Amino acid sequence: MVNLNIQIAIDSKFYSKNPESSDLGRRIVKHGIELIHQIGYDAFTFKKLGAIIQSNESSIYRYFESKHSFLIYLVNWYWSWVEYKLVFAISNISSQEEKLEIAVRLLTEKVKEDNAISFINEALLHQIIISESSKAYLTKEVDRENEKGFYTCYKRVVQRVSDLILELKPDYKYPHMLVSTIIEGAHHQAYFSDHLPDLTDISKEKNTIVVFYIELIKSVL
Amino acid sequence: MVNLNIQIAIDSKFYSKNPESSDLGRRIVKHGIELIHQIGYDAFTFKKLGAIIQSNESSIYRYFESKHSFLIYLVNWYWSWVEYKLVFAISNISSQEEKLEIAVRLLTEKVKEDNAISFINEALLHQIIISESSKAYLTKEVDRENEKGFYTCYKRVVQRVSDLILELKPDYKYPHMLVSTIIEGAHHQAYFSDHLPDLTDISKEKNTIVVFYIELIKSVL
DNA sequence: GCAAAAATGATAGTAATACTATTATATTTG
DNA sequence: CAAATATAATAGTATTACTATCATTTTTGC
Repeated sequence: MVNLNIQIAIDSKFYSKNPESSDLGRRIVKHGIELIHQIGYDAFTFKKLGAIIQSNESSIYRYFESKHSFLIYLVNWYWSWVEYKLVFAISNISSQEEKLEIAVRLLTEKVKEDNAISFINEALLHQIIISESSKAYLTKEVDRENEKGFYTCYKRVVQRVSDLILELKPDYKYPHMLVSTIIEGAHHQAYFSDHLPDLTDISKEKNTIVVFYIELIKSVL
Repeated sequence: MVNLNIQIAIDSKFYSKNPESSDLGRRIVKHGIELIHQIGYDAFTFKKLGAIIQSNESSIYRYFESKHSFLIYLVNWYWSWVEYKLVFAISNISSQEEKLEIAVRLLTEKVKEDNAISFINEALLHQIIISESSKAYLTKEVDRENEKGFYTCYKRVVQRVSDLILELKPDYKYPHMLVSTIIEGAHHQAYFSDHLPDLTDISKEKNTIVVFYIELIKSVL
């Protein structure tokens, strides 16, 4: 993928103060990602992050009103980035089949570190999405947060790929279920292959997850 | 399903003192399920549970060494129960196709309360599995806990259904991935239909999730 | 170059959590 | 009925996820 170094625009509802607007903000996000990746979301605290970036807990709270909203920010950044990559990747493709295959590949393949310029390490962020993102919506506050638009970026990606399916098969009844099954499935399989391999059939060499889900969507449609 | 009221045998590594062995133990599990269902795993504490069952936090700790291990207990109880239902449901079926379809139905359909005698409300437990069970393995301790056999019951169910797939299609390469994709997918779709309906295509009337995943597995195989 | 404004840092405090430890009181059982 | 066992009560701990306040540094607009 070509590195265009495009800025991902994040809605202001996902932060108190825009972390992209200052050096401290960018350090919070950069090292926040690294720390969550390292110790996990559950053990992650703003205090620990403050110590690492030589700043203060209270300063971090000026950017994000809670640990939870920091996760929400990261998740939305990720899906905005995926949406951008998706739109770009299929823009010049004429075949609908090919568009869909590209989309599924993009949603299921491992993210390799590509963008050293950005303060966000997309490969690490992808790992976080795999193992932590469900904690963003598996809460008792889902409905309230959904109303506030906390999950729109994810939903928009699902919608776009569903539209690709419908262009190929206008009468298909379950495009959203198929897409969200593939996305969540790919995350699970990536996690399982690292930690619970009995739940997968991953062979080291090939890109099994991508192959599996492309085969799956082709069979279903 | 016929109510045989069979006891589900739970391995002793999942508790400090067997909760089935005393009235207090059974109350802990029964009201623990209700409380987690009500307020969610994150807000759930042994102190709150103690208040409800008119017992003490410290007494609950004698049965389960932590809140986390209580979840692990419930998850394993659930998968042992599913395994039992599965074995029973396919035991007298001769057709391999039918066996597999029964299995997928069992894994994807909503659990209706059927067993008023037991101290475990399976319908509530199923809801908990849908919204909380991933928190059992999405931790930094997965590998250690996997070694201790904390996820064996789940893995056994996946293995059994994978075996059904292989009997039907001995050269199929991804039986475990297909099964775990269906199981986790069905959980997600159930959760999404309640909270994030844009990620599904659920229509109120029919059992859309079951239909979708049976269609899916038939297409793939 | 300087005052005002804005950003950041330091410190303290809070209620709750997820426990552990100890002691007291019931309850069971041999 | 005494001893053993189970349960309850109480207290205590380090940590968490914050909030509030005030001090200090940095930026900015003239």
